[in-house]
Amino acid sequence: MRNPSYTLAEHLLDTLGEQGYRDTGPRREVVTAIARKNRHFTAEELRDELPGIGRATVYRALKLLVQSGSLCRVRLEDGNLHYQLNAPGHHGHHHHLLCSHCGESEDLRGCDLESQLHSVAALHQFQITGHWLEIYGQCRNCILSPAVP
Amino acid sequence: MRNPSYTLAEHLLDTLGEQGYRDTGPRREVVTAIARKNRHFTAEELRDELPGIGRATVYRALKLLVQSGSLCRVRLEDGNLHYQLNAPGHHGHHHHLLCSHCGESEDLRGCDLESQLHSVAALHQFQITGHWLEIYGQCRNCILSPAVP
DNA sequence: CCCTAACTGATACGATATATCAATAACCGA
DNA sequence: TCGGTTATTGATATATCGTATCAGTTAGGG
Repeated sequence: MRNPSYTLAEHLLDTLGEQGYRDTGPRREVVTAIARKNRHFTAEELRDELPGIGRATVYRALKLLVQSGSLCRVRLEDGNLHYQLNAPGHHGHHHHLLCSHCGESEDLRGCDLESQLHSVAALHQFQITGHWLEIYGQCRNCILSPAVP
Repeated sequence: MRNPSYTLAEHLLDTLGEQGYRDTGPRREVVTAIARKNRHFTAEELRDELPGIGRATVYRALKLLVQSGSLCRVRLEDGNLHYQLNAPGHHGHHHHLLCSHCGESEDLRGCDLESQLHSVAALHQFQITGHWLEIYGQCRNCILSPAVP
């Protein structure tokens, strides 16, 4: 699994490569910075880390990674849009448990929300085509160690 | 119930009045325009209907009505923020079934989403403090009359 | 090695919303 | 009714967040 000579950044670049996108210097820098993230982040934060890279290049890389399923867009309680790396194999539809305290994100599994939504919507004779769900709170670590920021 | 001499606009102004906000001409115009809405709308749409009212006044009225619980902010699938009038008595936490076709919105009731979310989150030892859910699809009328825009 | 298509980044642009602040108007008590 | 205090207004500047444009550059297949 975790072959240190094959980094997440390279995996992301390979994924893009399979879709015909080129491996360029600036794009590699952006993807490498993203791969280092262990929590969700904003486009702005990413740009601050890459002062030599053009604004459009950063936004283009974000869009490509979202399209390729490597990155999720998550909306925080304050309405700000953040990005969250997906685990390499976990590209399907899912939701996030977003910790308001430390910024960690866990994927929500074992939830049959979809089927429940459809049955409730049926009562309204409403045909669901999509939904957006974000869940906010405190993660296990932040509950156990409330003093540590 | 529907006393025609006591309009929704006046009810909204009264609600604001109870919270110490004044009944001014411009604010009354904004609230009256909002009260006429039978579907969700953007701040931009509202501003277009009120060319004589300052931009800040429109945004301030929207914010006050959201704070007072009379208006919901809803996020559409394209990420745009819309506003949706709440039924006068229905100010609590709820979700919307948003029709992508006609722009109608229904409140979602009879959903024990909260309890289900908490039990699933417990598996993650995650303490939920809030969530955001939007549901997109087609309403009953638009399913039955797909040709009518 | 070369050609073409993809890429880059400077810049302009656009959409959306808030901050500032002097002038104005609403409300309340006398 | 008459002030006076305080919220309100709106013009303007500013902030945020992202896309469009386009001339010049580069990757990578043939």
